[in-house]
Amino acid sequence: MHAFDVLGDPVRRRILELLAGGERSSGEVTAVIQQEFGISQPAVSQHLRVLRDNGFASVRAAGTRRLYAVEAGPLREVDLWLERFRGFWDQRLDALATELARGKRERRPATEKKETTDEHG
Amino acid sequence: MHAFDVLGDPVRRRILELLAGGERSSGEVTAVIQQEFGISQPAVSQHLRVLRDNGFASVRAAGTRRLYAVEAGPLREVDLWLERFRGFWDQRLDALATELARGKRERRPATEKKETTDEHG
DNA sequence: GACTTATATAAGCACGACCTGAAATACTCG
DNA sequence: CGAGTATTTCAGGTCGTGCTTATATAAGTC
Repeated sequence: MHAFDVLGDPVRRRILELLAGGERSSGEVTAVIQQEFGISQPAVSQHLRVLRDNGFASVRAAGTRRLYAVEAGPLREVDLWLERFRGFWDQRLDALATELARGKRERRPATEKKETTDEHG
Repeated sequence: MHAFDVLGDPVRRRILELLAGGERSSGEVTAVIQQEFGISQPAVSQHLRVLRDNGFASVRAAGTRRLYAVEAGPLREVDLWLERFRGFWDQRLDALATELARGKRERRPATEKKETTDEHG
């Protein structure tokens, strides 16, 4: 399974967001996800499994709990893939910087079409 | 359709890679993709449509040809989402900086393992 | 206009991802 | 050990996505 396939699911992205805030138990993650997505506990567990199996998260047993944490590998891979496109928006910033440096008074909004990135809150 | 869903498909990722090298006609893209993935022309056209519809690519008519180009928006969005995880691998560099600042003499190589991101060549 | 080339759209089918409910595993406590 | 809680695994059903073939649109050429 490719890294992007893993990230293709909103639940998994949300789980990763939660884990980005630090280690969380399966139960903690499940509580939030159930609240937000209304899916069953096994469903969440299955998503956690996908994250585990694909190296996005590591698990650590603490008694009967499983503590999940973000694992950088695959995310870095994604970041690396994006690398080749970074010029497409950095350029614009460079261009903007140049414009400003040249003293252009006509100011264009730096942010173009604005869509909500946030899918949960 | 969420940006990550669009990138979830290997054909679409490949198309974007091609477009990253500059404007390409539908035909040129199709030729490469058909070669590499063995899918039909309509299939490629449908992928191009998804890229268009989701703002990953823009089209420009040139006679009977359609020239496609990368559009930054959604990719930047993805990049932005990754932002919050960047610490997970940059940390190491920070840690190194700290170590150096503390005057540790044991020096570790700053560049770690290098992996190929490319899935086709 | 008839014909060819370039590309997009439509309709239908198939496979896999994701969900659910049920059951299994694993640890803790008395 | 038996009961209880946390979590994973299993089996089955549903729906969306991506494929194919057939066809439509549009632009060039003669």
